[in-house]
Amino acid sequence: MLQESTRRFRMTRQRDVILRVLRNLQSHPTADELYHAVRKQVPRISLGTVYRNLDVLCEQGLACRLEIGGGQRRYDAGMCPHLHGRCVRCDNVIDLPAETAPPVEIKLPDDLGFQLTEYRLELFGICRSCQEEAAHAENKNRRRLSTN
Amino acid sequence: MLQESTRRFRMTRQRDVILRVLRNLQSHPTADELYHAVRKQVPRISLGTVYRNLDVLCEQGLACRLEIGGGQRRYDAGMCPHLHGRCVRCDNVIDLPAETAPPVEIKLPDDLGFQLTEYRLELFGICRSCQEEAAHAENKNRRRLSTN
DNA sequence: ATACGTGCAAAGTTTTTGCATCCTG
DNA sequence: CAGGATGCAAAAACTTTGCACGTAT
Repeated sequence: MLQESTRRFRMTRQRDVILRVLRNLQSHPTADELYHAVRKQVPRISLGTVYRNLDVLCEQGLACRLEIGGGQRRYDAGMCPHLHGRCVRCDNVIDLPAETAPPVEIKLPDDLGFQLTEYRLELFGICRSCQEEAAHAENKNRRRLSTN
Repeated sequence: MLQESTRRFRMTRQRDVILRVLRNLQSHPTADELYHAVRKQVPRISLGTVYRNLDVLCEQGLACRLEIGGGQRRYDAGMCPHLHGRCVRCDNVIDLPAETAPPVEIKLPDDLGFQLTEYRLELFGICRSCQEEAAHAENKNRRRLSTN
């Protein structure tokens, strides 16, 4: 691999499909989920290739890692929705409408020496289905207690 | 291990030291960094114990995982500074003064069904030392070009 | 005493890499 | 045809877990 500045990326079937799938996918897939989805179109692709391509796509700005943490990394295709919600129960990432993003004004003290390039707002909460599940559990619990 | 609700945590030397070190540490250590730091006081502690204790401490609210993503998880001792900056070059987490945190007003549409419990603002940028390094590299590059 | 915690080692997950070969520009 | 990219498999990196023994409450 050459020095970053002189490297020329190429388009391959694998890279194309990965990007296409990533764009069409509703969710924010992990590398492994993407791998399985892409395999439907490129059966012999390897997981390593998926990882390598995701790196390249991120480097090109065509995709980005959701630095939302947890065990596995998740990706999405650029267009940068900088707002994500994660359910703290089921761990799924929920898509939030862009209008939801509140304006944030960030002023860092100069002497900090930190050159801000981007910010990201992460929301944590409980998704609808987990709320419903919790409600059921509570009902069951209440019934159990009232019969004791 | 009992059901969550009836579980009673105990205080052990290991847990105590882990929490103490986590509190005194400036940085936001990974489990492994913490492990090495703690080993100075409890030489025979195992990495597994560190992981298990971090889980417990997080569960108790005495510490929290920084869901800031990337390869390794990072932790810090409660007191929840919900504002972190990460250098996109060297990958280090920079401490940002709490006053820096701008007020954020979040309104989610009701029909989304997402019950918001917490939000976190992540900043990305370039730290001072990486900026300096970049400046050096550019100078070198300029010199090289001008002699061609 | 009870049941939570520990060290150790093995296993599980997720991501990265070496290498021979194939392919794009 | 040169520099990238791929598939495969092995390795690395990170986290979790089973087990027998130790210990706080």
